[in-house]
Amino acid sequence: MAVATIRDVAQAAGVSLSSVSRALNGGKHVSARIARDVAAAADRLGYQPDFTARSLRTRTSGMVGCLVSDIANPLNATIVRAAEACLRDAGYLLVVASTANDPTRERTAAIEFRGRRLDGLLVAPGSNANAKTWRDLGAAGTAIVILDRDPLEDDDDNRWPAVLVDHRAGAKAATRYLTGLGHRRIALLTADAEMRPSRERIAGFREVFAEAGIDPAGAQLCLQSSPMDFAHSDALALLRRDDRPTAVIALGTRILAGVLRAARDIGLSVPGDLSVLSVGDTDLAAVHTPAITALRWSLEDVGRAAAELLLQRLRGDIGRAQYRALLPVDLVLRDSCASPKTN
Amino acid sequence: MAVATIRDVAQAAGVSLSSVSRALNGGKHVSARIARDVAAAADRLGYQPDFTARSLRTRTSGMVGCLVSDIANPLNATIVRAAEACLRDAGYLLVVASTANDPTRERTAAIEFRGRRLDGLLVAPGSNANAKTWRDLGAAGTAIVILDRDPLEDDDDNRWPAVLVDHRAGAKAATRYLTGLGHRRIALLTADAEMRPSRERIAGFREVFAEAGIDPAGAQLCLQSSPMDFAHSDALALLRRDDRPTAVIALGTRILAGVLRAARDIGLSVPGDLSVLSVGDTDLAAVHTPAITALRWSLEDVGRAAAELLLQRLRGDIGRAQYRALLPVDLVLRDSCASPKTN
DNA sequence: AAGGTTGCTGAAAACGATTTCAACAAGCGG
DNA sequence: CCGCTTGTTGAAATCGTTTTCAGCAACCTT
Repeated sequence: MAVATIRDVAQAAGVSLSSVSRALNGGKHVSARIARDVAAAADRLGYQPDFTARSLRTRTSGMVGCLVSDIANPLNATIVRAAEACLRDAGYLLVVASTANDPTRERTAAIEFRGRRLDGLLVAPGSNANAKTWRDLGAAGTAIVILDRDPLEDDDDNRWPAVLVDHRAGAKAATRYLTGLGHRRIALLTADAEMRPSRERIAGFREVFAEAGIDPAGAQLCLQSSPMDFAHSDALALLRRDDRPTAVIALGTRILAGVLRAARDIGLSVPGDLSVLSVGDTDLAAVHTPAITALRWSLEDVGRAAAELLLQRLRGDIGRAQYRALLPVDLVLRDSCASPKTN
Repeated sequence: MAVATIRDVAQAAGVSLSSVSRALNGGKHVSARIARDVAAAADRLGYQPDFTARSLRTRTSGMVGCLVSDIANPLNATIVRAAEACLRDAGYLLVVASTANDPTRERTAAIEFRGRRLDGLLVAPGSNANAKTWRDLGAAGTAIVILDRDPLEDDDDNRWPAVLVDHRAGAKAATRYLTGLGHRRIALLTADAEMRPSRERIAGFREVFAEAGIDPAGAQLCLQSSPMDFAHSDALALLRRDDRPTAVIALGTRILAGVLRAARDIGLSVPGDLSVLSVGDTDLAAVHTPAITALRWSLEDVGRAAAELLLQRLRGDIGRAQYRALLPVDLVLRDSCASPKTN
């Protein structure tokens, strides 16, 4: 016998299977004597319940899935780590999958998750192509929490739980800071403009230009053409233009690397010739010389909040369950931004 | 009825449960007619098998666990991503857990995994405290692959599958490069010296000193005292000494950040006053000014090789199964190393 | 044409837990 | 002392699948 089953424990304790089950699951309706005997027998046999069997009966797997575009991206990885720690403390296991922003892989993974009867799902959809999939999954009983993406809204009574970061406020603070330094031509390098979080950031960026009455032509939006080269070639093209911006906001750490490399290649000094501001703080931003001014929010908090939101649903206190967590963004001032040269 | 079961399919197709099961599992002993009818019925009902029930019967879960110290560390995260992609293609799900190098959490997670009947485990043990746990798990039928750590050796016939990176050769190449430039006082900053991979690197480092007949007193080994500050304070202390090294090898990317910050704080220029070499290549090393010379190996390959090794076991071709994969390390020459000033 | 082999089929037994239900004992009020 | 409630117990059903086994028909060999 490889591993002890509940049957063995019952036999060893001299009671019935049902009593063992009750005793082990903190049960009511168990006498002190049986509780003691069962605990002793279970301990002696090194009994460990079989989650597979339990799942089959209870129709819950004790597992939660996490679907992000790329688990190797430090931003995602940090969120995953925090969520995993929370969930594990609550007795859940975390299953991960990377989608590479491919809607098909996203859908396939979701279906796979459903087959495995995962209880919950943390997901950062790469597009809104799979809205129906999420809805079906939710209807089938899976608790879903959206990670910093545009949540689907069915109607007022049926909102989707989501953890959101206040990128709009962050972008406004950053833009105000740069316009305050005197910048009038600011470029926004981004991989995407359609969805959260980029859309929110762009909106905040534009709001400030409008509020301050600055010529909106100075607000340059650069969509990254090739997602694979870390924005390097796009940044090169941008910085070689005659009317090149005096400041660049890099929407994403992979993009920051491309911008910095491009500036170095062309021989532009930061912040003398070009101010650089990173959206998202990493080792690279903090350690680079000069240190890069950055927008920062707590990825740990995102992961933790997502796990908490999900656990609320899984525990079934839907009544008082929150739907939204909105996390703040800070502007970390460092040395990569200065007033533009007057020329 | 929320979701269709095999029973519903059987009824819809007008055959027995067993026939459906056989038909669906690519079975022999199924007539063409039944195969067709079952496929049609399953398709029409949107049938998806319940892995929970299947697991209970077949005693395999179709899931693989991954246990690393910190899944948010880009090195681990990249490995995990590659492994996950491989495993998913083979129909397995990947469950992750971070151990924070705490042997207790490591053991707890392993036990949890066993309760969930995970089929396999990719693990980078933080110490050899849990050797017995791994052995028990292996004996209970879990396929285990070790990730770039010292594998346990039971005896010649019972070796543990492992994916190893040739850190010793890498360290030798790096050290030879630095001694070739004229360095005689080289510091090795590391968080750990007992285990792979650090131990291998240190060994390689020392070998070169011995071979070249260089005064071994110049080979300074600095163990990071506080693991949380990215080696910053240790690097500061080291660089302030009168006999400070002319070159530093940072064994790990978190350590590289600390070294670079310390050099900047003190006002040492790289590579003028100090040569810096990173073990492990990241955005930070590639983009920093000056760009940091680094040892690089393919994390994708590590993850992929680990998944392949594991899949071999899971498929049961133990006969011709490999035990070891040894992956090469490259020295990427950049701008952070130069000959020391003569003084 | 008898006997044997093959190939397909469905009934039923697992897998290991939870949960329902009925039986039973004890305690209590009338 | 009877009936009723309360609390504990174990037998048995259940979750959805795979797998064993026996039955049966068809085909082949002699």
